[in-house]
Amino acid sequence: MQKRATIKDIAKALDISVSTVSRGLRDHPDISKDMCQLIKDKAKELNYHPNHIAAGLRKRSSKIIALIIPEISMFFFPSVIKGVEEVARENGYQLLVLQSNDDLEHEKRNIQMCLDHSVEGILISLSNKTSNIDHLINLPASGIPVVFFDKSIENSPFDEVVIDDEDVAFQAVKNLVHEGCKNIAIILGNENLLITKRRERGARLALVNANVEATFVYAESFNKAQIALADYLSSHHPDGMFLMSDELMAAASQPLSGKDCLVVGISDGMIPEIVNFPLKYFYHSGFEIGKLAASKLVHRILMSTEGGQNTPAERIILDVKMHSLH
Amino acid sequence: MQKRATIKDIAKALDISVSTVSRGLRDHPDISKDMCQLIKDKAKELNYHPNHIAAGLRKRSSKIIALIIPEISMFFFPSVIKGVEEVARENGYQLLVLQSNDDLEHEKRNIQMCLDHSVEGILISLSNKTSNIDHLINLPASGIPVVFFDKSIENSPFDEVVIDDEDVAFQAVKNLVHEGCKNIAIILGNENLLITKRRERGARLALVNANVEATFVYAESFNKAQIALADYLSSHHPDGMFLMSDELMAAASQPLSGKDCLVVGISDGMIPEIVNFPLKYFYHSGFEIGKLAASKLVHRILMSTEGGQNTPAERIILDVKMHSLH
DNA sequence: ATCGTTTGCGCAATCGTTTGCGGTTAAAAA
DNA sequence: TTTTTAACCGCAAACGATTGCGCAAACGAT
Repeated sequence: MQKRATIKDIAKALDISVSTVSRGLRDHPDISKDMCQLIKDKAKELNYHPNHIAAGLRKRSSKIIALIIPEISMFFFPSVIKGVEEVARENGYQLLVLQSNDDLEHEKRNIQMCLDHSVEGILISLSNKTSNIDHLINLPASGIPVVFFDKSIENSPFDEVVIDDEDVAFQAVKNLVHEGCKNIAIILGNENLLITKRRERGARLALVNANVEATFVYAESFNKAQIALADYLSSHHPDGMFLMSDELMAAASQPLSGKDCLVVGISDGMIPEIVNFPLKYFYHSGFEIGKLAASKLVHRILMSTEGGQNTPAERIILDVKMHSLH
Repeated sequence: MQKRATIKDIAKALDISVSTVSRGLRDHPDISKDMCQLIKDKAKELNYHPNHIAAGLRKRSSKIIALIIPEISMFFFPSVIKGVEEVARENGYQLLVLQSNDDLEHEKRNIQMCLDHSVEGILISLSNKTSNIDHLINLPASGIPVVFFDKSIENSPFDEVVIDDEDVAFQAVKNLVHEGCKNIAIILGNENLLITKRRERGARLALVNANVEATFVYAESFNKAQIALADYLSSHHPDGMFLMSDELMAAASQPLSGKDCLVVGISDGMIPEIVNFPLKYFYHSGFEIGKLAASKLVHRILMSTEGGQNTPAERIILDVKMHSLH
């Protein structure tokens, strides 16, 4: 594997200038069809592949987009990554994956890394510590579009790809009361998260509407949820339970085993197939969210480089349908 | 957010040359301590951050390493990514994540992408289609170290981070027969995979040693495994089962529900907490594997740039301990 | 034949850093 | 005082590609 052929090599081989080669490769109108073909043939012959680093330096771009997530767990995010990777690749982008570990400083450092590597766009699910987005707000102005997904903030100035958290939770809990549950447990994640607040709001609304009481349990991680649920279930006997995420659903699997309790959750679809109890769930597809978010980002990137209009931030709401299992 | 400060800006501000700045920033011996400090202070003041792209062009490096995996699922790989990301970041590297989708052509294209982006090293878990590694073999010669993890090949010419598949499977099945199981089911993944062959070999050895018969079931995905297991269990009543991976374990959760069957598996640790039956498992930590593999890769990168010796490929075997649950 | 356009291509600067080499100054040795 | 030798620093050429500008040949029209 000798040194990689450069644009210069093919220029030399054809005895033309590098600028002609550069233009020829991308079908610049200044270059004749014949010349273009000649160049491309020779490029193939020499097994030429453009050096994105060099091009990136000149064009201040990199063909790389970044995905920043709180933490890589087995829940939800793998699907997102998969979706993002897919559309990134289809569009010639590569994917840089960064974790914020739910820490603001970490998130800021990640943004800096993105700048250092001249990523062309950023996909981010905010850490549960970020209430203020000063570290992000100027990014679009310097040519780096940002799109939020899943974990966003109120009145996001950026595009966001989410589900209608409040409505989904509302529907879920409404479903529980319609089934006749009188003693409902609402299991929620980290309280700082907007999605938690929204889902809680939806749940409460359904409860108020039906005039039933409920117990609320908060747990911000799988382990804490496992403990909290085991504890809760040892002294309570709910006949209905709402689980706002896959992580909580997984944590409930064993504690809920053998209990006679209706369960409704929000899930990416896999955990319900593994878990220990029958349930209904609203299908919150990480894969689709990843694809939508990445598509939107790629679109923004194109817009900004093609000099298109700067359309206002868009809120993309994924439709969530109910599934039941067992 | 005005334009980012460059080395040139700080040179101008201090009225010195860019080369001095460049050297000062990295404590080159040619530059006096005082000057270095001056430069660094000004750098901080101007909020200077090096442009990796430019440096990469010059040094033909990128501070990026690639992780190529067959597919991003919720099983095993998230832990690996997490481990890799962690040590990558600690060492100033960023992580490019690529999927081969268990397709050789795809894998080749990924390698090409890596070249295009001048990644400094590649971490790869081979697709189940790659028996031949011609597309990888020349990479180290062109300065890009490669380390295999999990899915490798016989007599790997590269470093590899694995577990002792045969022994672990042997221990697992031995455990089953020691518990008195007479009717054992061995559930395995894709047959092309070396890890499958090795684990199968270990299992068979334990069976032969104990002189017990067993049924072997192969399934290469979660869904196929679910079906195969449901099917198998509808007509058979094993008293012991070996599951070679988390994916299979998860797939067994519901089919195995209520059955009285001893289970031993190999797992990253999470699925056993969710699953529907008591079991023992050998803890195959994706996180540790990711960290070890990344450390080894970073070390190789350092070696090759610092001009160190090219030590022979190493086989790093992660120690696996048994855990039991429920 | 003359002038104005295209068409097709090359020159050279540029992106931000790194680095080999050469030059200057001041301290140390003679 | 002269010479050696460090210690410091700047010049300019890379790295590989992109791109504004200029320029020659070819063409059409007058």
